[in-house]
Amino acid sequence: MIIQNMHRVLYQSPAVTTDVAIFTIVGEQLKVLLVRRSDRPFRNTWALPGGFLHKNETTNLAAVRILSEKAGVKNVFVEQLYTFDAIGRDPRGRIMSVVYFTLVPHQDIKFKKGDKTQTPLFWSLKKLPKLAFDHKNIVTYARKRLASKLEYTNVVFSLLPKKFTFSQLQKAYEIILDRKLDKRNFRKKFLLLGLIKLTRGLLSGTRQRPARLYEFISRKPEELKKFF
Amino acid sequence: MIIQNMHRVLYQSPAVTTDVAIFTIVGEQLKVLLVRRSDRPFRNTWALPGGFLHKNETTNLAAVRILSEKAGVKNVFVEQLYTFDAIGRDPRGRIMSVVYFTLVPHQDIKFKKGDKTQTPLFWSLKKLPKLAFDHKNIVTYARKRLASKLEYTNVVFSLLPKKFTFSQLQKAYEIILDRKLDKRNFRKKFLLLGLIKLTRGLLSGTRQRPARLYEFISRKPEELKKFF
DNA sequence: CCAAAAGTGTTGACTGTACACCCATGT
DNA sequence: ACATGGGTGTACAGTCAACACTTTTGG
Repeated sequence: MIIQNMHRVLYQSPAVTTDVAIFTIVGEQLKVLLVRRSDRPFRNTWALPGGFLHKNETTNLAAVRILSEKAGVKNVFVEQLYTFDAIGRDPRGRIMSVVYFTLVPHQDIKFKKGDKTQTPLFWSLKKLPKLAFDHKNIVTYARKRLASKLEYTNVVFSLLPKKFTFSQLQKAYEIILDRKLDKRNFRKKFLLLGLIKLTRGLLSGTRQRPARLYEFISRKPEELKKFF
Repeated sequence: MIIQNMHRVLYQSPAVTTDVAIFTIVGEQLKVLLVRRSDRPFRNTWALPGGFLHKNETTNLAAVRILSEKAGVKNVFVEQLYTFDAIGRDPRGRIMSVVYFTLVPHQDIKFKKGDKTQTPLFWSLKKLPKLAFDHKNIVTYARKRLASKLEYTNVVFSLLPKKFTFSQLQKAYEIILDRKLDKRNFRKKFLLLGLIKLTRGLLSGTRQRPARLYEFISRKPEELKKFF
């Protein structure tokens, strides 16, 4: 400990924070969770949820904690995105941020009550407010990574409920990749991956023909051979 | 500054170091640069070059500095790999490392003289010595990233001299991807990318038919549509 | 003249893409 | 009965992978 602090003094180690980009799909839009800052700097400005590390906490665990505190979601994978440490990114001095990102099904989100000072809210990526610090950059970067991640992994499962229709699956891809996909080709290709299976259920209650419900065989992150 | 230090005390911010995985190809092998540690902990054990940040230095600049100090190479791109901050990765206490990686043509490397305490040496990835800290993991991770990077970027240019033969290019791919490639298919595919052009030179001095020399049209990192 | 790497095309298999109609339900 | 999204197959084009022989030089 003494040695560690010696280094801090000698080498001016920056302070370390963790921020988390929490994505979800609501309606037909990709959204990211933002909180309104209650403290200076950037008081009342929207920002990614985040903060300084707790004692003996890794950045990964901090990200999991923040996700739980702000969105009420547990047992979800977070992935390290990038470490941002440009000089001047935080007016308080040398503060770096190890940023994580994650995908959450909209239904699973439960905002805590009574957290009056920091109101979390999902914002569409197409209409973001002014963001604190360099968070605009961070969101843009996370957005890109998310899209490319979709192309060679099965992460889409973490955006969908346990059971889902093929249309929902396809919509998720279309929203994130930001382009239309062909229905028949999409079904063929995705079924061939062998990641999902039919369930006995149907989605009724819509005004149309009921859709068949599928589920992922495994809900663990995996790399795929290839995809889009 | 006062606020920054307040946070450090309150939140136990870890100390920050930067390590760099410097890859090159020598002969027919992929190698990574290691230094023998002159200080505790892990004194006399091999490790990736790295260290604490200097005053007002970003991790990126630290990586560039380390690359220059240890390998005598300037004007090279370094890319952030990952931030490692597991508890217990450094016996001195809470020390995280923001790791960068880079590719350097073997010819460009100039070791500084008189740096007696820390002897840099390229080690084949197939025969690594015991490594300090979690550097074994780091090297493995960097190795993977390098291979996948090769498949969708033009980074291979940073492993080759300005002018090079098609065989050298292909060897670089074969060594990093760790598999044989078909000569005719490789030439076709790579030429189609339009990244390189013929020069007037030939590589003579070998015992065989002289090979034509190519060069990259641009030596900036770019993303490709697709590749392997 | 021999050894060694350089250089060069074609074919068949596979993969990706474009495209249009009938079906089952709720209102 | 009709409006709405659910569900299905085929054909053509483009890409990928396999494969063998001739050329040029130095020794």
